[in-house]
Amino acid sequence: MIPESFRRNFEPALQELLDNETFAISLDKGEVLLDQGAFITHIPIVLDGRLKVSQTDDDGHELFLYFIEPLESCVMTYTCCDGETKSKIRAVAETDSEVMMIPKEKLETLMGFRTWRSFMMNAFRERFAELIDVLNSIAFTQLDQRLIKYLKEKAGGQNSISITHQAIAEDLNSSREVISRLLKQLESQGKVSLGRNHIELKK
Amino acid sequence: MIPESFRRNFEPALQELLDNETFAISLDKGEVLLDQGAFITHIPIVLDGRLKVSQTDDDGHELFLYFIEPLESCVMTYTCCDGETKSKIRAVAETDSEVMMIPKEKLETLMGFRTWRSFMMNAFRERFAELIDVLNSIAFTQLDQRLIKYLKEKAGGQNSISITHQAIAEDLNSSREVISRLLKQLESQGKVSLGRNHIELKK
DNA sequence: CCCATTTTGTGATTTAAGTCACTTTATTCT
DNA sequence: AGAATAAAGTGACTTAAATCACAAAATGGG
Repeated sequence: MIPESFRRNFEPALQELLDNETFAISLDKGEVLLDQGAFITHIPIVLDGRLKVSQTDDDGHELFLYFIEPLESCVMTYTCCDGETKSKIRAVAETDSEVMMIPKEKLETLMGFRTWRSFMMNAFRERFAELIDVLNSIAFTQLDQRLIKYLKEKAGGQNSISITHQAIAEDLNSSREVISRLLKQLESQGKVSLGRNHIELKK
Repeated sequence: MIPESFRRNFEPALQELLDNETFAISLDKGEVLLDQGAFITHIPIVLDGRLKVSQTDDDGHELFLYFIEPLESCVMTYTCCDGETKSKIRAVAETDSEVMMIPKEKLETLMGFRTWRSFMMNAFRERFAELIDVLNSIAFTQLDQRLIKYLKEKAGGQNSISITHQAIAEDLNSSREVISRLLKQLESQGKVSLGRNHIELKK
């Protein structure tokens, strides 16, 4: 169940522990794994698919933060699994996904293993960097640049995206008209080509 | 040297380790503890004073992130002390400060202690929350609200701040004229009173 | 095929914030 | 005290983005 490439990072005793104490769940596209304000009971590690992590403010504006890709985990859960702290973020399946779940009670045991700590620290580092990138991009970057960055991330290697302008606007906390106009602009620059529900990245 | 209230959080063996393996340094106001792009050699824990953490983009715009107050530590350093990863942030002494320094080689040993891990996780949680707050406030909040938040944080309990409009503008990635105008506005609303190099918070 | 619903396009207007170009008011230094 | 410097005030203008108010395609189900 746990991919061999991932297991290999850990010593045998830890591998066995993970085999025995975790379980996998399937999420349909759109399913909410972790809602903002919810208490955390499990630490998820994405095996297949993709989770979208976002943040909603008091007025209901949603802001896209980052994706969790296979073999990555959600650092938010590490810090909030004391049973008292509510999640500040929301994680939704972007595509149908397989997720390995670690009960929060097991975390203390896992933390005893050097290789696990190293995995965790790595995860923290990457998320931290990612959050700071988002911050950077919101604070300093114009919307057209953010849009390009978003499209690239969303495509994730592919060069074709299925999404409406409305949905992009929500992720970037902007408005549909503005995104439509910027996309037209990008199209006239030859950077994308547009279709209904569909964006093709060029070059 | 290490405050008793802080030591008490840890078991005796860990206390002894901290006593023996760490040292304290004094920073003058304005001194840079950790520069963006630098490699990390020590984990700092603030004993006295205050550190200002900020982020600079490629074009040199600086953005204030948060303060590190006494008995808090800089989580960025935990994740970057592999000797390869450069710091994404900059930490400068806001006031004259005392900082306890833990050599990065000691981190693995410290991580063996449950109480240390718990201290660390707490630090991660708080910083994560803080970063998300900043993000929220930049993405969704108008500058006047951000300014109020900034002033309150900066005051930190006091109701008097010594700072120029220019410096505020830099921290908030805005411009001096705009901050001046907003401050006037806040003054006419009775929320602050202004003097040269000086802002008084009302109520 | 036709009608309802989604999705996208577009002009006009408004707004928060940034920029420019000065002036005025404090402070400090010799 | 008077000049030099730093800090703050202010009007005019520009700009990116949001909002409003529709029109025009594209799609899909009955």
